[in-house]
Amino acid sequence: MTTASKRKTSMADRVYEALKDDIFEFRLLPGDKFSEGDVGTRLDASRTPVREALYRLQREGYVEVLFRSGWRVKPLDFEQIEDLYDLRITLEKAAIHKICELPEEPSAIRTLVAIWNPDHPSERAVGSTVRALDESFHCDLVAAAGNREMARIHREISDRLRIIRRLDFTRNDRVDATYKEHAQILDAIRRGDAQTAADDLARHIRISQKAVKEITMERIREAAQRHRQAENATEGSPDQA
Amino acid sequence: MTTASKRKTSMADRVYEALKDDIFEFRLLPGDKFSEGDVGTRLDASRTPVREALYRLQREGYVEVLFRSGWRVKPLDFEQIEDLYDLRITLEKAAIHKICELPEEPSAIRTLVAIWNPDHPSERAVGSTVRALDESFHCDLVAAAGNREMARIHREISDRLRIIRRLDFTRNDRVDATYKEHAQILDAIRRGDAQTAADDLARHIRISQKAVKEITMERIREAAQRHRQAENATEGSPDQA
DNA sequence: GGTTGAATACTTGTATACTAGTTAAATTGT
DNA sequence: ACAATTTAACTAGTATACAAGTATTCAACC
Repeated sequence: MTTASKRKTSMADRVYEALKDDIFEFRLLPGDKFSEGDVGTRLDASRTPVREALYRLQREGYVEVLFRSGWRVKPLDFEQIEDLYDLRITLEKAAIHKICELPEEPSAIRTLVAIWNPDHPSERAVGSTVRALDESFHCDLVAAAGNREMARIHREISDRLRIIRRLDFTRNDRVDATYKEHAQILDAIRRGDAQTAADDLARHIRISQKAVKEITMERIREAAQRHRQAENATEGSPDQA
Repeated sequence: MTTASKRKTSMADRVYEALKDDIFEFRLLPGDKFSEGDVGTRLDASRTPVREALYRLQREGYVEVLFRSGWRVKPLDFEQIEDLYDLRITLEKAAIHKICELPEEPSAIRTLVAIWNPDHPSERAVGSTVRALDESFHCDLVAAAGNREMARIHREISDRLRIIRRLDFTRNDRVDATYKEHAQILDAIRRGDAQTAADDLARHIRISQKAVKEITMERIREAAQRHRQAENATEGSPDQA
């Protein structure tokens, strides 16, 4: 049953998700090379859906194809990440201004206020779920502005940044700060003070950006270390000429 | 010589360009259905590169696939176009603010000033080239802000809007206005007056947006008319029961 | 040891064969 | 004449075969 179409999700989708996960979980490290055949064998699929998945990941900036010479996981480009964060801030600030100019407050805002109200600290989730909550806070904020294309692009950027943002809430002080900052932003929005909200939001993102950058670099060093050790372990004894 | 790889451009690229052109030139109308096989036969390519091109066009929002039931040119969604214009304005305004905050004026600005200086009306190009010039004005402006991701997204949006923006400069008054408005924006930027520049730019885009919308709707009606006539011509004599 | 070069194993790009699902026409029963 | 049902043609999804270019290996040579 090689032709395992699960009715709903296509083979190409499954390969896409699997590869994306490999990249996100650092099983495929930035710089790693691999071939379409490898992936196909590993995930029990033919090259056709593998290619489709790879081209999709290429367009999203995760991998690149070397003409007739295999594929490579794109190295993390910190300058690019800076740019993505910058763009994220631009979009979210614009969204805030739009929301404040709306004739009436979107219902989504009230929902967010309920979630991020610091008066209900008992409902605070732990690290792993806070990450998802934080991402959806920013996504929902942009969505509330009512521009679907802006929301789409913002989601694309969030996807691209998730690989490093997920390392944020590993410390409790970041969780606490996030709750306070989100509540602050929402409060300014409800007062209609777009300028203050936008400034608070920009500061909020910059802080998380800085925290995450340090952790990421450390993690990559660790992963590379493990990688090298695993390689050495498979070799009988390294040549030393 | 079915396997006509021209060394530099792949078959998939050629198919992609050809299809995009078909859509832009209204040879494929919004709503038209077609199959991978059709395209392959018409462009003398196998289904594999055709599929790659189609999936690319799908991701860019020009076509959609109906499960095991063919492809369709996505109908023009005017709400989406409004959103794209809106997003374009957001990005370009942000770019202007960034440029004005830069320590020194980017050289690209001086280049633009030279091109769009109304004191040199002799160099004004005619309609078709002005369209390309206008697009590159806005792209260069964003690029000058120095955020490559922002420039990339802006280019993507410009691509998406080109199909209708190309109908702008069909009247001389729009050409004249464009020159004046661009010069005005650049002037404000050079004075460091980001607010004025941003406002002028937003107005400039809105004007062109409105002009283009009317022309587009008319053109689509015309194309649909021609389409119907061609269909009727091929039929011997329509059944009338 | 160091360099060159041909053979070879891999790689992606493309074509084609086959499968599963959809659609619309043809056929049949009433 | 019409509705329901069968069937045949057509569709994209997938697997595989082949072509064309790339990287690597390894032996021959200096």
